[in-house]
Amino acid sequence: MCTWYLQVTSTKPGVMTETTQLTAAHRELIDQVFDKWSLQVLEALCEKPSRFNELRHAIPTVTQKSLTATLRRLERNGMIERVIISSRPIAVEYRITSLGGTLEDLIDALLHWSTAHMPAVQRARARFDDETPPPHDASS
Amino acid sequence: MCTWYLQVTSTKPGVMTETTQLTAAHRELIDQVFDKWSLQVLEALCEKPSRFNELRHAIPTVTQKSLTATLRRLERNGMIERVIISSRPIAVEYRITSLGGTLEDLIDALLHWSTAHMPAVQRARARFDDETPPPHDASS
DNA sequence: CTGTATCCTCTTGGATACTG
DNA sequence: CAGTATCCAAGAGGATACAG
Repeated sequence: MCTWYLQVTSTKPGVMTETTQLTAAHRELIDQVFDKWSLQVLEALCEKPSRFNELRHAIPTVTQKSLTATLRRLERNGMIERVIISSRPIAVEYRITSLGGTLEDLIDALLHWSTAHMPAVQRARARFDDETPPPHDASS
Repeated sequence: MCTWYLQVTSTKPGVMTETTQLTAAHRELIDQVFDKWSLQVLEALCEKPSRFNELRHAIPTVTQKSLTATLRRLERNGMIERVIISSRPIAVEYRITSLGGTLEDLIDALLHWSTAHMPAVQRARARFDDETPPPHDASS
């Protein structure tokens, strides 16, 4: 089984050596970094640094507002950095940071998992929907 | 760098051997399985099968409605199974399925990541908030 | 005990217009 | 180009009541 109470081993004993249980702050971080838009932004920036409109094009379904909000949040959490390139007309490039780079394997594993198990998921959904028909319909 | 177009290697060549790019369906699945409540439910059920009210207690901030919705969604995706135990008064136990079990390492990695990098994140946030003071306040 | 149903609030996020 | 500001609709989610 898995142990969900993680052991944090600090190089300085006595400072942070007790088992640290997951707090709301940990979950908040996970929510912010692994949400719908963040994941796609991080994918894109993992491939190559990109400018604002490049990202908009790479993620066709995102709106300007949501993209801006996502970029700000990722920047605040230290996952990406915002680099102002020129000044006529202004250009901005977003890059993944070294901290953000620690996500690469994780995101990779996530995407592989979804790809590997998608067929099984679809079978499960079909079975569920078959056994649990929608509750409307009083004519049958 | 990472390649976000995943190679699906089937044992039956010619059936599913072309590179499969991530579709909206993949992202939908990830969203449904790795969202706020799902993650905590899966954690709890990874530790041990639990009944409805046990889960409510294990996740104090979830409401009945959200918990029910999360459980249904996870069941539909084949991650957990719903087992009716007795019938006076009815008891229901939720268990992780073998498909859901494939998530264990992934969730483990996720939680470890959040714990390992939380200090760096907090430093990044402090710096960001320091450089970008809230825009209100016209008195200073 | 394990839900479903209803109401209602509050946030998320899309569309649009405007700015440096 | 790279945003900010505003408005508004739709949905998530909480509180409460009720049912099998």
